[in-house]
Amino acid sequence: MRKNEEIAEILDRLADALEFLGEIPYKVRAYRKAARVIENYPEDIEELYRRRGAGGLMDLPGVGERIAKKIAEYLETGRMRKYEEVMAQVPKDLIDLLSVPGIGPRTLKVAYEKLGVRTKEDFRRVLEDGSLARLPGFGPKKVANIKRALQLYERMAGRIPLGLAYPIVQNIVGELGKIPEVLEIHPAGSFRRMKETVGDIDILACADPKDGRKIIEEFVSLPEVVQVLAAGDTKGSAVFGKYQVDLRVIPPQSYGAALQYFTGSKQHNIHLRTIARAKGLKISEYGVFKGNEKVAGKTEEEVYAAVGMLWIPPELREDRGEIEAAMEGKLPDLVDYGDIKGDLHVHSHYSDGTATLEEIALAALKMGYEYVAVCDHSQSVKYAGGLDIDTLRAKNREIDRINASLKGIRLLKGTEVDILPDGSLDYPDEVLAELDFVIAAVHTWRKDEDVTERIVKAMENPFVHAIAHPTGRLIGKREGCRVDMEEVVRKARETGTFLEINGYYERLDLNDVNARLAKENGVKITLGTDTHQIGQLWQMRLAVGTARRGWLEKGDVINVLGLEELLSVLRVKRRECS
DNA sequence: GCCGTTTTCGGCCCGACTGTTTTCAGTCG
Repeated sequence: MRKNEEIAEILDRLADALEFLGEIPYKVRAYRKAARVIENYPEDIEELYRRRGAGGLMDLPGVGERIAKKIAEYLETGRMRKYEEVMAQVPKDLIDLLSVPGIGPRTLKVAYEKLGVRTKEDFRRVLEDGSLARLPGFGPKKVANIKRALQLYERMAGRIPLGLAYPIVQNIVGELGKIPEVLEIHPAGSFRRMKETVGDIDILACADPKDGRKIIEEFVSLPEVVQVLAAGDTKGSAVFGKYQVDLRVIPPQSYGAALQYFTGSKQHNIHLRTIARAKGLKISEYGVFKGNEKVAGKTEEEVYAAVGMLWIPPELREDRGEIEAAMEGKLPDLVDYGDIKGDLHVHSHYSDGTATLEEIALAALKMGYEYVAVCDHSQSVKYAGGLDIDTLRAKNREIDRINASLKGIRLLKGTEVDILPDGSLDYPDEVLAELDFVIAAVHTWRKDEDVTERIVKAMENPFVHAIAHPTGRLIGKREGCRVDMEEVVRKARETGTFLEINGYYERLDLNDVNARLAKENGVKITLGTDTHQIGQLWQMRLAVGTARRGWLEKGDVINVLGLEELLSVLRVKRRECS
């Protein structure tokens, strides 16, 4: 396994522990920064170290002499004394709670010292029995807020954000696909449906049953496996990092039926089986049967055809009308990843991203894109390095230089301009007019504030092409702000403004439901990854998955346009408003 | 702990919100 994730995790846990112990925040931040850099470093950090030693590590931004030494120690010995030393001083179970938004190091420290809290259980107890609320600095409202945050967090526990499952699944499918005995291999379950969070990861391999044991053996021997839970002839179960993955080996004659069955959703399958029953058929994971006769099962297409309908793309299988549409031959012709010609939301090092403009352009070229909109934050977003007007213009000049020198890829001058509390924008119109692509976003809102009016006002500006991540939700961390999505969609249509599906794995905002609402009201969608490091551009897959779950077709998505067509579409609103 | 046309010390993103206080600590983005 690549050591990068492993080391990043250690540095993160070290940062958590130091934060709990009251270390100066800058030191904590230094560890976290190093963790991010290492996690996102495209090459194997061990390889870098073997080749160039600790000096090579120190070339990474944010990794200095001390951290390089600790990493070297870990790579050489498998241990890091500093880490062990620090972890011995903290209640490990308790500091996991630092990842719950609203619970910080001081809260845990006080509970630890004044109330003897040592575990998550203890912490829950002092929340419930009122003892935390009685401490100085705490009160009923604060405790109620912590409780709510903890509930949201726990509801997520066990479910994996799709974007975290994605690389794990890709890797397993890629590795096992190389085994000659594996005829086909597919992820199933909510992962295949591209649901925003995934329960457990299910993978199906198609093979002759006699090869089952060998395939399962290979599966549980993959280097990323930290624990083997089961390994039989047809099913294996193992823990990859923090997540459980099940592999089933299915014979070719029932592979389609099994894939259909294990993909779900449950509601979809129930509905499908009800229809089959009415036709005197029975669907199981082994096939479609008429009496004792098997009439289908090799492929999913066969299974759906046997009950009189077209094959239904997995992303639609939520029993939201797809079965009726399939029977009437009216399934949408969904947008495909291969249709996408560019990314319309990427950050560079000018604001809070890490990549240079040139790195972004080259990475996009490699992905086969025609364009990328570099949308850095605007001036008042201080915490994310928002650009003042002079810097924005300097960046625009650099974009011109790069565009002049690179063929086949065009960087678009963009901004993710903040929608201020009064709904006005963070740059004046004459500055926005200098840009190719303007996406506007609300980043901060007062508690319980309804931001609909702010977004509506922003859409009335002729220079705003799109609204970024309209609800602001963060999967498993934060509910979105209050926003009347129907009103936003109505206004988007009226003003010719696009809405974004943000593919950043914690956002996926618009979500599937809102994306479909937009489509049904004739609002066009932009896809953006909100990439902050080059290694995040792949999240376009998540954006497309969400679009497909929202029934979006090619014609609904701006990113399928070629460069010239895109530029002309981006001029429409400005022209109509002038 | 990192880093350097403020360069080997002394900054490091910092303003706003919330809930608790009565001038501030904790947390967030």
